[in-house]
Amino acid sequence: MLTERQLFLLRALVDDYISTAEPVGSRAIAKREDVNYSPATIRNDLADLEEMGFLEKTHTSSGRIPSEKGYRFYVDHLVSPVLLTAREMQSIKKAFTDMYYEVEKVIQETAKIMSDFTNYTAIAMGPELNDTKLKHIQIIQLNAEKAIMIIVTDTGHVESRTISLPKKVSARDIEKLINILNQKLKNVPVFQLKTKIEKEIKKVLNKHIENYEQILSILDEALSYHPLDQIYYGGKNNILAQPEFRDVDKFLPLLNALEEKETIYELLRSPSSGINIKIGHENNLVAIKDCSVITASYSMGGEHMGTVAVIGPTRMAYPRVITLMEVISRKLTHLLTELY
Amino acid sequence: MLTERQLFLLRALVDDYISTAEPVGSRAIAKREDVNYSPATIRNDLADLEEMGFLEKTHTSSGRIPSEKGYRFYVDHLVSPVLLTAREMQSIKKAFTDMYYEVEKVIQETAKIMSDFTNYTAIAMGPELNDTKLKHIQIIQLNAEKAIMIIVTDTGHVESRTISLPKKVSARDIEKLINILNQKLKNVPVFQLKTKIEKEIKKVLNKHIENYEQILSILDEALSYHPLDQIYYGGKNNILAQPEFRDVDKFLPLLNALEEKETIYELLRSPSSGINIKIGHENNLVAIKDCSVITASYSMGGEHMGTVAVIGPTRMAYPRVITLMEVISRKLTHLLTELY
DNA sequence: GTTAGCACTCTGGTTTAATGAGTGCTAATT
DNA sequence: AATTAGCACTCATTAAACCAGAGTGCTAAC
Repeated sequence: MLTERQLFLLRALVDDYISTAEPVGSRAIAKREDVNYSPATIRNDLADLEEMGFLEKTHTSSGRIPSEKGYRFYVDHLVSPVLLTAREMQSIKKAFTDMYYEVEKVIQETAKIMSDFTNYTAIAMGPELNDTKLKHIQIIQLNAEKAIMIIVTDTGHVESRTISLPKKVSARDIEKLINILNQKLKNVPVFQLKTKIEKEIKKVLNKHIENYEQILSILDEALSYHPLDQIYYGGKNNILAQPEFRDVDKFLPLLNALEEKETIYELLRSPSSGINIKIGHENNLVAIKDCSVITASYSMGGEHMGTVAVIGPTRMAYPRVITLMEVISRKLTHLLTELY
Repeated sequence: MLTERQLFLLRALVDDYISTAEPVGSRAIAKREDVNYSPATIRNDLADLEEMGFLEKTHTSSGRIPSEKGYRFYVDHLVSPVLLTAREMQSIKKAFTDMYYEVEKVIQETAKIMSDFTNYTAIAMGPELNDTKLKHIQIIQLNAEKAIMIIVTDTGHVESRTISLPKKVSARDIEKLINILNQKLKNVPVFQLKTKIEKEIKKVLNKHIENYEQILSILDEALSYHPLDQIYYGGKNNILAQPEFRDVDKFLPLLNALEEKETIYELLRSPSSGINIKIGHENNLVAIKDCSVITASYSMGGEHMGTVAVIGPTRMAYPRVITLMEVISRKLTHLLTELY
């Protein structure tokens, strides 16, 4: 069990290390005005904290730095809530009101805002199409072989695909097809489209259109949604300003990982809602073993829509980022819900 | 005027420096099997070349490296064409045949290919909409205030914008509007849409639709095209592997410049067609003063469509990259022309 | 339980010296 | 007249040596 003083010292040390990025020694802590213990006393406690695994030393006679376990404890029990200044709140508010109307643009812009306010790298994912509903479907023929299929959802998301038409489809058939699809599929949740087509549309089409099978198979393929297209970054290179990433070998894997949207997608798919914090190895991704990831989910009219995240060194300004993420996910949710 | 031997030595030195990244001394050149001059002779010529501004020294007693003027001369007069291996050609061909059908995807993929084959950073821009023609325009109402406007071009490009509807527009009016627009604007080059609307459509609309002015103003804004959305990267971090960019201060401005699409757009808007090479300061952008940019334009059915580029250190493997760019822009043009 | 004192450890920066690659110049050679 | 050998000199790089400073752990005193 940790004593009051140990708790206090652990917090003080982590706070200090977060802001200086230098190992913290007993003397440095003792010098703080709110501390009345002598360096020696502090040393004893720090030694205990180290023994318990909350702290580490970079070498035998260095000051101490928090271990991952230390950060975890700090995040779970010691973060004191930080208030943003009125100025900052104002500035965030402004950023969110000046925005475009398109959902994608909003998400994209949010990533920028997050990175600007945290000075870390921000990632925004989504919107996921899960529960959005089909608003309109359209096929526009380009030439004898090719056509564009466009799908619009009720959230204003537009997906388009080029499809190659089977040989024996007439313009009339396509028109019929569109009419049927729109009639039957309007307001169907996007993720149900495929099964719905399979179950209900097939028969109807059969009656009206020749060659419907080939069209359907293409439709089917065209309906697969790529969530990887919906990943936006802000301040991608901010991480390079952090002293722990001075070395090329340190940040190159990280930068490369950021480029792999698959990896990022897996990393951020947040299991729970609300704020989520993963520290270092908790992320299960070697490239970011020295980073922490803080995610927050946002929604739209109560439906979970996507995730925003900030990625920084494990020595991250947790308190600030946490409050910031809370504010931003709230604002984002609010804005999106209001928009549609 | 340069003597034969000086020409030869300049080429040899640049070649050598390109592959080793180390200043090249007289002895190193003398050792080459195709060289029969003594180091002293070579030294004299190198001194002359330096005096003429083609070479530089990193310090008084170092070997020499090419100056920008040296690279320029090398590129203009000394590059010996390089042949790609059959294997490589095969591999490029394969990459281009495995591709998606969408133009955007093709461009995107091309950036990847270029970076993979050069190990530098690749950028692909376009397609520019200049001469593509409108195929279809559509407005889909989402709710009382919002609608999506979708524009499809004959190259299969889809642009969509969210627009907010004026209060007093009925669904019927919108339908009318779309019909008129499609009727009048089909096959009009995209860049003429605005003026065409201004000149011809206004009157027609006036007759049929109330409140047409508000709609038009929105339409007008929605029609502005953002070429910045059409910039794709490949191997963004490849540049970090180059020894000249070991230092954070060296590559950070570069990486940041890459993130600014405005900047990149200005940088790559190639004036001429064909292959274009800009060396170091010729680029007029401090962030890439130590880089060279090789651009190539591609087209579609004879119409210029966009630009692809490779950006690497001034010490770039020019011969190889040049041939590679030629091959790729040809393949790309071919593929796109065939697709539509 | 807390603190002062002290010996000990390790880092980081600075100095010194040695090595080696490369040059420019002069004089000899072809 | 052009080329080359020889040599003194320069500068960067590396390793070793050294020193100062920050910090610890431990013991003994408070």
